[in-house]
Amino acid sequence: MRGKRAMASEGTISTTVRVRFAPSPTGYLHIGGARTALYDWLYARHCGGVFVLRIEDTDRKRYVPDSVQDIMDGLRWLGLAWDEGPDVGGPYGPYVQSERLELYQEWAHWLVAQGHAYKCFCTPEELDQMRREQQARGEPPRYDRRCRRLSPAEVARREAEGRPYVIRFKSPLEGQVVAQDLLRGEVVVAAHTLDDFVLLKSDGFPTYHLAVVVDDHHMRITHVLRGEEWIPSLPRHKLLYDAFGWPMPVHCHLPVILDPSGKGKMSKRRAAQSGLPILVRDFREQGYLPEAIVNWLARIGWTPPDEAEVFTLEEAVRHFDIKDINPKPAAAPYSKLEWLNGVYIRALPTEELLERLIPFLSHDLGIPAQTLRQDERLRRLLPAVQERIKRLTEATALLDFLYAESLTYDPEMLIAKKLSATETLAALRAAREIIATVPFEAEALEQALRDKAAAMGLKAGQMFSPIRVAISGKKVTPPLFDMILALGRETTLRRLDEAIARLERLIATTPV
RNA sequence: GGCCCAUUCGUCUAGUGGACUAGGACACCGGCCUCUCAAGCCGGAAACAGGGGUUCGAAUCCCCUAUGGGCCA
Repeated sequence: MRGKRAMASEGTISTTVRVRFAPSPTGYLHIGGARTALYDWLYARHCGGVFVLRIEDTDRKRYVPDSVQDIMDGLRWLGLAWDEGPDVGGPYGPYVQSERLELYQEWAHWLVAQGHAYKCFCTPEELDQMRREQQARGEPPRYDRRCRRLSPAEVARREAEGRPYVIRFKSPLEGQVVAQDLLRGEVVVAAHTLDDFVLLKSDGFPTYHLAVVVDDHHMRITHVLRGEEWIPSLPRHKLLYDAFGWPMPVHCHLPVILDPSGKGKMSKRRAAQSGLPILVRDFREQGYLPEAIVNWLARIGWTPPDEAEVFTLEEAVRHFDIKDINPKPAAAPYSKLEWLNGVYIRALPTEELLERLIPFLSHDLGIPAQTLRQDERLRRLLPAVQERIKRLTEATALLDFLYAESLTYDPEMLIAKKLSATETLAALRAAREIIATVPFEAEALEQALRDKAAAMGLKAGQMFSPIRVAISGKKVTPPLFDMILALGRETTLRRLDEAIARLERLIATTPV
């Protein structure tokens, strides 16, 4: 009994899908990285597998100190939790490449010992000169493999002199390299187009090629889903797996996300120009919901079997399949995100919406979160606000009239469509009278104001519009009677009086 | 410049040889609803990059060209 179960679980372990997301800490988490992470995560979860986070920090020149934190915060905020990673650990750690240097060095030297790689003593100056000569001759610049032909004695001599060296891979001189991509089939390249690429730099740090292959193997990664920009290095990785004698994980290159114009990869600079968010933290600041972002990201390049536009993460996990990914690079459809975010906001329980809104309102209005949380007037207006906003940042403009000491607006705004200032003033005075005397509840007020408007020969809108501006200072607001009730009779009347005074002043100072 | 990848409405896409008069979504336009703005409902315009093949038949398969993108330099 016990033995049987153990066997079964062992069988499971050997076939467990393991997928990694391996960002470089060279900047904050951006939309392209998040999409790759999402697909990695979706595939791992779909297969009941393991999602690994690995930090590829071997490029020390481009290291941005707080980017690791930003990447982790961003992934967590999006709901993409990892099973193994730098902070949570795991059986195949450490999960930060700069902490695995001996491993790479060990395997690089192993390749040298096996005759698959060699030490190269060329100095930067030498390489530079070589490149210039090649260009002068009209040849493509490429390492000419001069150190590949060094005799063992010569290598030993230079080493004894303490000359620094890199380790280069011995690429095959002829033939073809064939690698598989799950989405595109065979990627074939002539071997002679590959040069003897560097595996280990002179400072002991690995290059991307060495580190990624060593780590994917040692971390038992079964599926590599990564950005399309890595397709050109796939043949090199194939060569490395063969040289190591390791089985190659399944590789699948995900289409890149393009700038909305479709004219190039999303870049920080371009996004800044258009004002569109590109960093995950930007989306957060601009009031997008993580569930909407994830839905949107998933739908760029992937369509669920039922072609649904709106779905939960759980549904995406259930249906996600690599075969359904569209390999075409796609322009980020921002207007679709705008719509989706509105859909998600409207679907939120009101109480939940309030919690998500509070940080934004508190910041914009300068009011403590606790005060806002207990504000009944805010709660009353919330359902109307929920219908009207597409982003959390938009709520302030609909609610700030509640908290204003006094309103600032152009008195001209008070004047209703197709009415003169004098006629508007009359309407406002009538409205003030009604609101002061009629029972203070929505239906009674509305009915009385409509009746009065009709009696004055006005359309309801011509009566409502000046009131709207008088109590909010704006032309676009939540429904009028929601505002009046939230504000209370006293404040409403005070603002109407103020509006009447402003209109009177306007009329008095306007030359006839 | 070299190598690689891709190519269906403005955008995201469905489509895997006949069910295509090419479907959906966003955006856009028009209408309804309406106290503003939204939301909602109804309707509209809008695409197989081009050229050759293969086939009885091609958005779908092959080749070329063009365009876009990626990587390297």
